[in-house]
Amino acid sequence: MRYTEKNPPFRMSQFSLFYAGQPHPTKYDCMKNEVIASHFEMLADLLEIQGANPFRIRAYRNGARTISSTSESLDDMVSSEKDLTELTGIGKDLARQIHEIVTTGKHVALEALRKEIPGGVLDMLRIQGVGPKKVSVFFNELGLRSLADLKAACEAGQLAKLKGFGRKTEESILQNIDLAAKQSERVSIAEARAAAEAIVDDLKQQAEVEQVSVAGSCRRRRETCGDLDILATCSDPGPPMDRLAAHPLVETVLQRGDTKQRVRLKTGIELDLRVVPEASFGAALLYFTGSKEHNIVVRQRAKDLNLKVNEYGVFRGEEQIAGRTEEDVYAAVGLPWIPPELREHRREFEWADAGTLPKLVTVVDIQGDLHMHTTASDGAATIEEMALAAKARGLKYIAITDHSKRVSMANGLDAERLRQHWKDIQNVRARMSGIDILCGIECDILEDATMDLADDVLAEADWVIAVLHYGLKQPGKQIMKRLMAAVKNPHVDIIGHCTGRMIGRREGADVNFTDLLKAAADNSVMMEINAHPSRLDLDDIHAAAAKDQGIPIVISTDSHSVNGFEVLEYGVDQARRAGLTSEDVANTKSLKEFRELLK
DNA sequence: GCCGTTTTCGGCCCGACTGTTTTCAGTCG
Repeated sequence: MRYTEKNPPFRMSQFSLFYAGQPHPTKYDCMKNEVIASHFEMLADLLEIQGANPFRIRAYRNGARTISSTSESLDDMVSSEKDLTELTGIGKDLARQIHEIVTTGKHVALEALRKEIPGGVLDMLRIQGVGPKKVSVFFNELGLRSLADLKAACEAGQLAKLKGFGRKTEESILQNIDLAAKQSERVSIAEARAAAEAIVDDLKQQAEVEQVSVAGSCRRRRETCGDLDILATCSDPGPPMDRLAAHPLVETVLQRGDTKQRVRLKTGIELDLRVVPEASFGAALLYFTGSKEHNIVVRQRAKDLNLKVNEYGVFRGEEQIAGRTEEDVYAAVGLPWIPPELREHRREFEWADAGTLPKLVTVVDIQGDLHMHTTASDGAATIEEMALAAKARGLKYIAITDHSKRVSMANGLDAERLRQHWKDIQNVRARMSGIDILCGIECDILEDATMDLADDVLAEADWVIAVLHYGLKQPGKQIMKRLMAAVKNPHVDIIGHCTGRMIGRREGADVNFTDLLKAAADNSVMMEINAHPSRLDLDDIHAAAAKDQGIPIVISTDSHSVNGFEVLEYGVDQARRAGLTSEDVANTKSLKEFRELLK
């Protein structure tokens, strides 16, 4: 099983933690949901190599998905003796295993399998075109235990001698084996969208092409994408495939069939183009957008109605009864159209059945941006330049929130400079029309759980964002002590980029969201979705949990220049994935209404 | 391994592409 986007629900950073060595998290003082999920993913991989019952394997993967979609920490659920089997896909046995992992730090079932199958064997699954069956043959018949072993065996021509293997397989493995490490890398949604949308725009130039759309995880607006999917309708698939093959972003064509072409882009990411007849566009778009888990439920529902859904349409017997649009496919199985951002098999079907699908927030709903920097700290533009740029983008109000002094590298402000800065802001505000400017501060929560600026200074601010920048690797207890102190500080309005993670580069702090969100709700503190594509912090799961607590969410760009506002859409996408409506997002309100939400 | 107002047993989504094959298994999405 390759770790593509449809497969693992756990984070990229967990991925490396997972394969680099022990799956046991020594750095945490509680067991993270993602880590438990990664245990079950690994167990599923090992069982697959062993040739276990595929439905048993799927049960482990389903369990892993549920776990990583659960905001409440399983650690807490175990210690408060909650019934884990109430989680979808968690039955008696998985509940028992979770309990074991949390209470003992051991996972007997996983450890037993790991003894039988070395970690290097699992690495082979990451090679394109190599799955559990082939790996099983490599390990059991040739005794290969690592990628290096496999490479040597290919070079020695050992593989081609095996039954069912040939020269081409050997060549393909040799070609892809060095890419195996790179394959696991996912690109940010920003990078994914840029590439996919460029190619979509190009395909639209092809006269024969009728409709083109981005699909896949990119259309669902996941934080990162493992590959790209594009769907087109055309009576003849040839022209769009030729055009894609010749596109300057494309490096090589990996596969080409009658309806499907797979290419590798120069950036290393792979892209699938699928060409279908117009009567199938909706069905194919649904199928190609995923998620896999969402599609399985749709197909199951069709089956219950004696219908069949595939990428060509909805069929009753031989007769196609829907497929031209996504709306008619959903309608055929008794569902309203579900926005792509919600298609993760979390709560969307429950909402759809109850008629309570949220009307998701959009970029045009956003009226204010409440996190940005100027030349006073590490920004590239002045107060006035930022305000003009914000106004040009249609914003009605902004908050200037430069860094506090602890962030010395960014020229953070002490009390004296900050007070002068606020005077400068007030001067700009006085001479500008059409946009309001709040005097804010992005104040560090120091390692010892005190604030970087004194209360009397914070009290003068219109808007205080409290953030962690340093000491992110502190034990969870200390992290929580810091966050709780900030939440309880009477002058703090919001927690910014809560975990401090940098997607794909840096693990976030060990935050207990159950405790934090409860405290935020009790103390009328808002939570930020930082829109920068490398942060997107809160993530979708925790933003949804914040909404459940009634906590107002603010989507902020954290702009450091006049171009910084462009990332707003990524923050909105994250909010949409969390199921947030404009009601849930505080900066969709007018400044007057927004101020009423402040404590 | 999970699940269930038809079920506590018998189901568990569906098709394209490739390579190795004379009809299919493995992989992938």
